[in-house]
Amino acid sequence: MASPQRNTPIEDARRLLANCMLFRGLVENERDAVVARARLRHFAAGETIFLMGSPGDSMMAVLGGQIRISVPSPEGREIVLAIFQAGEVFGEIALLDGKERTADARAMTACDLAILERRDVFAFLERKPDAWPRLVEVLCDRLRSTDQHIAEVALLQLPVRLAKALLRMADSETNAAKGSATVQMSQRELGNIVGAARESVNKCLREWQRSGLVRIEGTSITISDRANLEDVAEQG
Amino acid sequence: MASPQRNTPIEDARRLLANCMLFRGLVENERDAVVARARLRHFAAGETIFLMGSPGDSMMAVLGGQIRISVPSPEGREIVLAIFQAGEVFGEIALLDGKERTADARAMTACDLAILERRDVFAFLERKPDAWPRLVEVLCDRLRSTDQHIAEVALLQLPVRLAKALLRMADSETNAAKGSATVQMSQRELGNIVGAARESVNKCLREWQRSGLVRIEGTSITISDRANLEDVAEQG
DNA sequence: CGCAGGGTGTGACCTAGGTCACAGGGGCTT
DNA sequence: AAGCCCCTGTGACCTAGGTCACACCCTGCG
Repeated sequence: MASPQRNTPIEDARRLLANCMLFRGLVENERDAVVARARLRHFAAGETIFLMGSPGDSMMAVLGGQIRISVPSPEGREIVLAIFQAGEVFGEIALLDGKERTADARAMTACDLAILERRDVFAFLERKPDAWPRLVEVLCDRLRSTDQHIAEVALLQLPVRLAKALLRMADSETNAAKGSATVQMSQRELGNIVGAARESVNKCLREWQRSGLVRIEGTSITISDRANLEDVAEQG
Repeated sequence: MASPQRNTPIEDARRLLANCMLFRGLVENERDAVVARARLRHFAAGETIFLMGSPGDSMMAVLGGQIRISVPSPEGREIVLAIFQAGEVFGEIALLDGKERTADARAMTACDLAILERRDVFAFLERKPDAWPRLVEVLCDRLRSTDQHIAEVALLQLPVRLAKALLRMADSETNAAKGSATVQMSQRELGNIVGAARESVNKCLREWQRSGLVRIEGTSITISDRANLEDVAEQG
């Protein structure tokens, strides 16, 4: 399904990159220079964007949709490390240090990406060294959240992790804008996010529904008692 | 006055920072400029260097000894995120993004640090923008290892995690140099590293000793059958 | 000296959560 | 229509690993 009021994709990209954290603060024609070198690409839901182990000489800025970053285990399980959406960038690590991709990236929903090649990024940085701090800031944010992630999965138990995950997603999803506290996601996927089996997620959610914390409708979960859910998230 | 004498702490620091990843590749007087602004400080074993939540406007380069980065849980458990030794830097995230420290840092052994203040680091970067890539490289390394860490703790089970941890430490410890495959560390601490109870670590290690993979002497563990331990680490 | 505080070593027990098996409900595609 | 595939929902069962309780061994200290 094509978006209703689509101008040229370039226009869209320009507008969206203006809000992309990495490029916010650049004056317009600097951003345009970036856009000019970017390749715009659409991915269908489920399509894989790159795989762990492949050489990574590009990075992506998300114009729309959701990208799922995950790493698989030998036994066929997998854990999702992050979910990115409009305005965020990903895949910058391999681009920056020239090594292989450390995780898989797949489109959770249909999505549009601006793809930047290494040479263009470096050329840009050379021309505009004031961009370095911005880049470093993005990396630091990343580091903070992954460190926190380790602590969570190692120290907290399932209900706490799940509550935190739900709240996080409700807040940051395209969602937050329209104030709907609804997360649209399969329970299996939630399991991959919090590192648990689908069945365990189900049991936890049902219990919460019974006590009125959430409402489950098909494949979407809405938080109906945020305060109490936050309590669960706080100390278990 | 090219005195080969290198006993003053300053001399030591200069020599050690020359090998510090972040500063390798700088010409000598640039390094000296950094050293000049650094504060050298000794910490006794067990001393705390900084705590989670405190403002972090300095970063540290390790001249000698081992630093333990950990985050505590409300229930009194804790998990160690990383251990740094000579030639590595840490604490750079809070310095770079101006936010609070995300973890505790404590001296595992007696150790010597060079402490760099934010203003000096930024001044340096302004003077020498070619240093940015180096810095970014360090951050990328960090990111790679934390991502991997998440995957490990979420997907692998104890014996595998423990084997990996032992091998990693045996390799990278001051150790690697002298080829001794011995890790000097309490079992409780190993537990904190792999995210497990002390007793579980003990039982696992004893079993390995029975089958000849390791030898346990008091508080030190030596790997006696590396090949097989690597097998355990590979697929469990 | 005795004793506190750290370490290892081990069993008995408990439980969170994984695994399995199954039932039922939409959609799709053919 | 008939399959499929993916989703939710639940119970029965199993097990890795946590918790507890204890024994014992050092080393440092008042």
